[in-house]
Amino acid sequence: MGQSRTSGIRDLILETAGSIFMKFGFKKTTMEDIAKALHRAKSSVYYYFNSKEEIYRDIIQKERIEFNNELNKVLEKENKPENRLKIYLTTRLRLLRKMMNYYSALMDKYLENYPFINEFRKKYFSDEVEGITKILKEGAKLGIYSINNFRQTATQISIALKYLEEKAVIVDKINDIEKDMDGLLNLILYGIIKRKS
Amino acid sequence: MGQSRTSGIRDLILETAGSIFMKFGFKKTTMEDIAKALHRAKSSVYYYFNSKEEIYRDIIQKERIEFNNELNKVLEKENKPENRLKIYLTTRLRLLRKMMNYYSALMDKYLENYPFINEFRKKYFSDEVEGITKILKEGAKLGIYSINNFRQTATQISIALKYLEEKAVIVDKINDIEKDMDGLLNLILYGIIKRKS
DNA sequence: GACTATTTGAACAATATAGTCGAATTATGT
DNA sequence: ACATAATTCGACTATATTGTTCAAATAGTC
Repeated sequence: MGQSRTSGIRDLILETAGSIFMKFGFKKTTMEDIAKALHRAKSSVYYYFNSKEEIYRDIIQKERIEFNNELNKVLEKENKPENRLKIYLTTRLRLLRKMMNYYSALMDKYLENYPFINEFRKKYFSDEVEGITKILKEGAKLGIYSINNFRQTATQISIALKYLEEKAVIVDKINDIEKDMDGLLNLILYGIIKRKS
Repeated sequence: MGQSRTSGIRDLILETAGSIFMKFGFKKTTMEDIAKALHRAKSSVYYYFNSKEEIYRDIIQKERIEFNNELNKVLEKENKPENRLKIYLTTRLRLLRKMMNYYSALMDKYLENYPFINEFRKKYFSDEVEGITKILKEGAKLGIYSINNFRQTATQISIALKYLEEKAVIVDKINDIEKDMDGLLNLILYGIIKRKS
């Protein structure tokens, strides 16, 4: 098989399937849908991928990498340590909204039975905790934050964030959610930041 | 059965199902989806409706009525006869975009096999031809248009419109389509309107 | 023309789905 | 409290859909 050499079509499939998954989600998207969008027979898609799940996996993984890259790129630009957490959180929200496939894989109630999704969730979650931990440690080193257990605090922030985003999906009012985000951020910061006394 | 008396729930079902149909279309929406959104068992929905098709039918019919009402309301306000055709067409486009269920029932390629959809298409089409015919006749009576066969001209306009809207769905750029709409409108009008000579 | 890469339609097993039905539950009137 | 009607539910079935496989057809390369 030539899956590895003619990867141009592979990418085309990923791209096309990606937009369909984005619209209908994993379950409601059929191989027929994907094939039709590519103007090919259903079985042709199987020449490049072994399963629907594999396609979805690849898309999400791709987006995960892109997601982390973009996030780091933005963070590198921001060098004021007291702003980094805020930048991290707001950028993350913005990126998640953009990468809807990834987003729905993390959130969608429909998907929570699929075991392969849970793997991604774990990876994502540990990525996030790691990222926040790093920022907190930097802040602490510079004397901005006073934190005992970095990883624990990062985990808590990550959990709070998850609820906030879930709410964002349901309510879908960006304005409200950004206000909430600010509130949460202040709460965290003023509970964390060293008092001047 | 109390379907007729407790019609409050019937309406609730229609409303809920409407938003799901809007998102996923007729085929991809399952009775389970609808029931879950209502926090009820699937069989409970069947207490109020005999089939998925019946629900869809009712929604579309409701929207058809609402659609015609709103269109007429707007038209009644506009009393300058030379603007009425333009108002009719642009309002129609705006309303169609708002009432997506109705819209997709008219357009969606997926649905074109379902016979009940074709009935609606016919009804809608004859409504439209009727509406345009009326406007053309009024205009002719006032000496603005010079038309031989009203119904035939109305039919042609209606067909042209359909193509334009189909393009609007695919391209999805409202600006472009409104420009095209203007162009078509000018074409029709300057082919129709009496020359001052 | 031999050989490989790609595409395809048909077939199939597994799953999902629309719709049914009787029983359970809740609401209503007396 | 009771009877009766309205509503909800879970289990079931027949059917349709869908993921996946495979052998054959087609296109492409040397």
